[in-house]
Amino acid sequence: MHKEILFPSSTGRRKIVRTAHGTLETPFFMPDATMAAVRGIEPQAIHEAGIEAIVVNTYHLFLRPGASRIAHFGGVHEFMKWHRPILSDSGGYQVYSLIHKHPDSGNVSEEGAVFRSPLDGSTKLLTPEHSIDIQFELGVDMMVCLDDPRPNDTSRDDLARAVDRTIRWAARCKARFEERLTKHPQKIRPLLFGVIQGGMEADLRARCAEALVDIGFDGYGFGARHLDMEGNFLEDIVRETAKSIPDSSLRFALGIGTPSDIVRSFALGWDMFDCVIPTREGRHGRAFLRNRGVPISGDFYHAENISAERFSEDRSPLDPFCGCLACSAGFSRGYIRHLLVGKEPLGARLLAIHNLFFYADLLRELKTSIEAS
RNA sequence: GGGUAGGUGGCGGAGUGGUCAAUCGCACCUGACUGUAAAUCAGGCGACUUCGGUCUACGGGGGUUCGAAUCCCUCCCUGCCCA
Repeated sequence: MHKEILFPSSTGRRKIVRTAHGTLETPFFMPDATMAAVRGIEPQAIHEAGIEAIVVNTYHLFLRPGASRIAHFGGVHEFMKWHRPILSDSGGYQVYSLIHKHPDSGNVSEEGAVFRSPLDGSTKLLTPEHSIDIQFELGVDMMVCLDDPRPNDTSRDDLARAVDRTIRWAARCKARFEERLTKHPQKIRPLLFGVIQGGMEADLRARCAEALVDIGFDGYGFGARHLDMEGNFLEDIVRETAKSIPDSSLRFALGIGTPSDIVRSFALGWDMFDCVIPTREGRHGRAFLRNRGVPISGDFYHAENISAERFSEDRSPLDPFCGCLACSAGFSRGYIRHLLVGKEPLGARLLAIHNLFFYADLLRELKTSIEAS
């Protein structure tokens, strides 16, 4: 693929990603806007938190409102009025979170993933080609191949089958991607990512990566979980998988993660991240707080459940050095706790924005660390 | 004044002789959350405890019974209806 066009000044860890909706510089973090909304936060506030790109979900938008309806509005950027880069996840994660974790809700065949829609119970087939078609209709800047992620306690045989299927599906995605671009050339075409599977089996990960690199993608994702069943970070797997990706390609750690997991994954070679944690945990009352003066190589943050009773009379802001909406407005922890306990949506929103700010700030520091080294 | 329904844990509300320290909901407390089936979910929620139990509890007081939140008497209080 045309790396020289896509990354005009990329060197090493610092890669410039040019898209039809602006350029991105690695490393960066993208919050998840699954149904074309970062839950509860409008585009302007997302960007003011320091966020440059977001992730939408092919499967969920396919179910509702439907890709053609979004096309009717001029694409997902216009639909949701976010005019910066957007990456769409393929629906592969829903193969994992819906089908593999809840076998009643669908099954996977060679043709594609069959979902029983949680909206109305109807059956929906999502093929690799269909996933790519939907992503084109959404008009996103970065696309992901449909893959078959498995829980990490899956048997080796099944993991191997999932890897083979992921590779075949990736080839079909690539073919459909090129076919569409040939028919309808674009000034700045979207990027396409393959996703590396293989669970906790190093050789399967390596085999998957090699096969995907042979097919050729703009970037490669770390698929499924980067943690073992006890929640331990799979250091070796995460490192070796990154190494199996060419330096000139983007390395996208899908679904990672906590602030410390991001720092760790970045150190191991990954340079794009997305996760629900900052927004979901914010909505659920948890704030990420920087331990000021501690470098990001150390114990640089802690998380507090602001809805806890111990904050009810706390007059201090979440973080006096933070520039987020809540902190710069001077809202006290006691006030935010009051909002959370009273289920006033402003509380959830303020914490989600604060956490996005925390993530954006963290990624800026990681970026700075490249320049310093 | 007469009649009637009722008083149960912070609130609402089950229970109508033993398996009741008392279903359930709300509130409250704690925790979890990693390509969002998540503004969700899990646990706790009388006191003390060596975690085996012990004690105090269903408006107050008295009684029946081996045993009472549940049955009887009495007092207090509340809602509704009639005067």
